[in-house]
Amino acid sequence: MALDYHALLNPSQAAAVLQTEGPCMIIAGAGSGKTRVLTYRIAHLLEQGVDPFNILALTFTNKAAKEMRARIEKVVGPAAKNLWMGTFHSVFAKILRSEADKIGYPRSFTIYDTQDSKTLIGQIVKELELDDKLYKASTVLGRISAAKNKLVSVQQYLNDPVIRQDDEAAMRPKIGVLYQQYAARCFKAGAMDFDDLLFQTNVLFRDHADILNKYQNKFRFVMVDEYQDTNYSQYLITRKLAAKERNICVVGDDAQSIYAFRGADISNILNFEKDYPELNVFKLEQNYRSTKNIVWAANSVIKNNQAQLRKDVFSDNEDGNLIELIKAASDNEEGKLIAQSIYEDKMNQHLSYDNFAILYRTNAQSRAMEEALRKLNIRYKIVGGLSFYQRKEIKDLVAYLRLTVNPNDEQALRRVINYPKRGIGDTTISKLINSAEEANHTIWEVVSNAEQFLPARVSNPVVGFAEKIKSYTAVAAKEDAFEAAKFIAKNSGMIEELYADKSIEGLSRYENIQELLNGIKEYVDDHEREDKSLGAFLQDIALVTDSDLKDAAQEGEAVTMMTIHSAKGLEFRNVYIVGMEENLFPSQMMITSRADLEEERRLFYVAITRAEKKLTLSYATSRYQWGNLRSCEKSRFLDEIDPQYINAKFAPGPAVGESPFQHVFERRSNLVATPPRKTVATNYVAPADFQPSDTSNLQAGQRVEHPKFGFGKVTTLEKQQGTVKAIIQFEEVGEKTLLLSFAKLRVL
DNA sequence: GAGACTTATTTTTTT
DNA sequence: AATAAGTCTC
Repeated sequence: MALDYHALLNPSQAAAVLQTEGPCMIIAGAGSGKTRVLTYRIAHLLEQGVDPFNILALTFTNKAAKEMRARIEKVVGPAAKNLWMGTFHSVFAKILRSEADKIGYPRSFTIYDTQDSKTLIGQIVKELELDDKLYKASTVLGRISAAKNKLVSVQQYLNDPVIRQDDEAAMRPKIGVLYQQYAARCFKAGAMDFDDLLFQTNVLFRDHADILNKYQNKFRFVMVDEYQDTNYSQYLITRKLAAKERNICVVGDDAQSIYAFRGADISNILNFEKDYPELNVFKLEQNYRSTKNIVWAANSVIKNNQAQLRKDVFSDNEDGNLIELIKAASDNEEGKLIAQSIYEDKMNQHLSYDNFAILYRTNAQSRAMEEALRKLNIRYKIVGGLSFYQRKEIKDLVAYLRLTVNPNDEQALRRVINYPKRGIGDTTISKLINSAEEANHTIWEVVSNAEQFLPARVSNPVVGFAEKIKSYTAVAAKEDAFEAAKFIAKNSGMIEELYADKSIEGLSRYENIQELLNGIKEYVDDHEREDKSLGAFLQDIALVTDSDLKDAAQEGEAVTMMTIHSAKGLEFRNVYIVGMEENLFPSQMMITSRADLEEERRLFYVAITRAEKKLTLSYATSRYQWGNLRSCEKSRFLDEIDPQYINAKFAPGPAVGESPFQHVFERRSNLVATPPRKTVATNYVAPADFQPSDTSNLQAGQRVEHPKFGFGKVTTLEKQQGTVKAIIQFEEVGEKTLLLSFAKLRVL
């Protein structure tokens, strides 16, 4: 059955889908059906008889890849399973997993996360006795990362006069040496950082023509989504892969380029035509997602940018609501107003909480929003922030697993060599490292032969530790990831240690370990998975982000909260962009150069265009920063929106008796990876026939019932400007402050 | 070597 | 405000 693409797609979409041969660039405005085009383009290739194994589709997030695969599967069936699809990092990590030995790495190489990298750099800075104020790990890693993304090797870095001058001007002449040491240590540990996954892929393809040739023949059709966010390293990989067949199709929108800080180079999209003069260009300009007002407002913002491709995004949808603008006196009040607005819209328009998203510039802004939503009993989920895999206890167990697969993994070794406590102190560890340096051994070689380097009294626990790891490696060689991990968790003493801790945090850590084990179980139970080894699992989770994770843990309707960066590619009916203030959005660090400010403006453009029907912007005139109150000005971006699309509705100033200092801080529960479910821990279950009473005459002292909090007694009522706050002492959850106009209470 | 206590640092975004 | 890192006792 052939698909009728002209019926399914508009003319420019269909043209892009049908152009399968040769280089092709699709400039896709926000909401213009880009995913749809990519999906049908791949479907069309398959329909033409192209083998799915010969198609490589690179996406920006794992989630995007997963979604696209699901959509293609709906159209073409199970053949979609065999497509090569994923992020640059995950696809090339997979390739390196089978080719790493060609460039001197073990196939079971470890992937260092950012924290590992920073810790290692910190250690090197210390060892070289450099000033750790000047050589901050994040700064140094930033320089190294930028170099790798431009494929500047250690040698080139050390020899390049311009780089030398830059570093000297910044008073940091030793960065080149740090890069050298860092790269050497990673190599010795059999570890690659995120940038290495791409850098080393380039090395592999550069030095091994036969392997490049193999993958050129394999990937006869290459597709790259979000091409505006690729860096030089990624660009070169795709160019090399496509050099033979020249069947490369890139999709992007220069107006949505928001990852320059990570090395993304917008000239990749602007110069694409130079590499492929025979290029076919398609423009998708009709926005199907948003109302006219939202599209117009977005256009009025982005036109303030100088550097961009000409493009006219338009919408045939209804005009829709004007954009709401909310001014608040403080970050807490901002949260309160947003929460109230969400509640009202949900009720008035009969929407589910899934229809709402709150977007912010920085993760730290989520806190005030969380508190406000919780007070109105609005369920929410937070995407990003502290990910599951960044929790201490998870990193500890993962470190054991990493060490099992790759005993040279220095960062993992340091993490668990003395956890649980086995009497190996800092002095001993330093001695081990020094011995390794002196004898040019890996740390593992020294650790596993500790008796040769240390007196027996201190070497005994080290030898014992090495024996444990060896036994784990033996187990992992025969068992699947789950059996191995279970054994290691028990045998290492971690389970016991955490189980003994009966505090709330301790309980939560224990549960998190169980959750990780469950995750591994699910991983090995996947019937389509070929490689169920511990090594494969570790590779997978090293590249999983929190936003990828949350999907699986779908748990009922909830408002979504995330940074604008994580919101890329998503859409919601009603969107709130909060914290529209100078020095926050645009960020303070982005206002000094035109290029940075333009990136910030593109970020705002991305945020606006996430909204389908209703967009609300808000700012606060004061805000807590690092624990103290600061006053804020509204963002310059607000003035860039053509005022005819805005409806400014200002909230009354701070109510009497409510200073911005008054904020109830509720300690966040660490019980679960996803906070909303268990934030209110109660055994109480509301009766099915729960009916809220009229509470307009509520008096202090009355007993009430609440659908979530259970039974309680009203202690105080505070009336202010038409709203009434009730402070209620609940039997199970303690004191809560509720707004009577929103709280569902039954008077007993 | 281990635990308690003090201090410095952080918040820009992510694979 | 919250965490990591450093310092000080036992």
